[in-house]
Amino acid sequence: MTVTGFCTDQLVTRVTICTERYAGAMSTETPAVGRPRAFDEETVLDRATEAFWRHGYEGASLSVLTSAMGINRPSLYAAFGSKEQLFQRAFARYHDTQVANARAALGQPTAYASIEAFLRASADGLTDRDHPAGCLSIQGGLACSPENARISEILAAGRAATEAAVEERLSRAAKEGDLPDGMDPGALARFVMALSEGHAVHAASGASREDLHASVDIALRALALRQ
Amino acid sequence: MTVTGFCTDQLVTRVTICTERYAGAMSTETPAVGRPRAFDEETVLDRATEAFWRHGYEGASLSVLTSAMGINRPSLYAAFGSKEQLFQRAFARYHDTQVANARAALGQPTAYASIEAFLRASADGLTDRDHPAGCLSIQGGLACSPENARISEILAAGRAATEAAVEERLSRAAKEGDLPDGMDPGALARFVMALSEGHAVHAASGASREDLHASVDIALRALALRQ
DNA sequence: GTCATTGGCAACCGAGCGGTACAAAACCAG
DNA sequence: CTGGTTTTGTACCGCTCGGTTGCCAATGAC
Repeated sequence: MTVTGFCTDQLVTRVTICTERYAGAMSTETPAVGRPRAFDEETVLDRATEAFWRHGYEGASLSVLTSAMGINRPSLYAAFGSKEQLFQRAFARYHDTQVANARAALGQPTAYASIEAFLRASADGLTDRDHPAGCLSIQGGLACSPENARISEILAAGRAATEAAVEERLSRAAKEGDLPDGMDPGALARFVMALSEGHAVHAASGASREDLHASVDIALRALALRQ
Repeated sequence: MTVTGFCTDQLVTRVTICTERYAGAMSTETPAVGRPRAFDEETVLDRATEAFWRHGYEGASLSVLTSAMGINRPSLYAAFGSKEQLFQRAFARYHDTQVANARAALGQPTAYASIEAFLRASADGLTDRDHPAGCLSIQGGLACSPENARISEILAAGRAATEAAVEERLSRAAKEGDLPDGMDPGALARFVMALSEGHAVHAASGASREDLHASVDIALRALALRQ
């Protein structure tokens, strides 16, 4: 993955924790005996991710989840432990597949090109017809019932990790003289992430890919990063 | 209210419907006889609004709501009809009090001043310590369980109404030659709303007022609406 | 084949959900 | 005071929630 250079942040730690928990909870990789599983774990995890993405954490009931995944509850609990652990796996996978695209875009040679690529990749991902519209990091549960407050925190940590990656890229640009004078990398990263999150809200409400790219055009034209 | 000029949109219709329903469901304004109510309707509605704002529609259970409102369930149902109708009243009141501030800011003489005032009023409202951080229009329920899909639609309609108000202001500016050449009012309105919504997401995750205003600075510096 | 081990599935658990029935309490008209 | 009307509070309704139990089917080792 080309974005590992940025990954000194919270999310990766959390994902690691999640993976460890999972490895501890499940049986050994190749069970010598016993009946084989009738489902592929990554496949059903992808389907669970879509259900969370579409309905949010609280809106995705176990009935919705098992129906989407094509397995029943005991299989789900044997494979993933609990609804919350399933969500953590799903969110980690969402980052590895969807968010990674946008983060990888930060590898462009200039700050302007990086931000443009980031925003365009983000807009494309938010309106990809192969997935629910919008962004799991926001739809998953910006506000939750008190007992699920952890979910909101996990999602916020994921968004903060992405913003940190943008800021890191822009800090490098500042050192290289690739940013307009007086432009604060932190504030600019916040601006870029906020716009991307707003696009996610718009996409969830049905905005088209062209709509979002027109907004990106304005942000870029406006940004005047090109020197 | 100074924003009525913009209000030819969906939300006002919906609020009207809501008010009519409410008027039909409740007793006459001054019941001649009977035990008097022990609570003020607007007061408990404000508290319900905060509960929805903080926990979202699905996260705000009846227990949470009645506890926050200081009344019990039968009183809630007698006064408001159902949880969904209570939410509609709360959302309408949210628009009348919170969103109205940002919309009123569009009355500035120039497009630049209007957008700046809109974004700054929005940022201030999102970080007002007298209320939960963020925006009810997004926290209320961007994604819901299938049976509550109506809630997401109502919220999306509210956001669309605000965006339409911004677009209307910018269309006027375009006619008056107050926009840079080739700038599309619709795309610009979408950009402004997206940024504001992203700020709402950030505020919900704990961003400070100063953080948001720094992002607004970039958007404005970038926008180059000043001619 | 026999047997230990594992996964799949129907049925179930206590708890909390949104919503309601009913009777006691608080008011006004007469 | 009495009678009619409305609100209040308790206790409950059917239902779905997240999570679990126990039985049986499917497998590899021997």
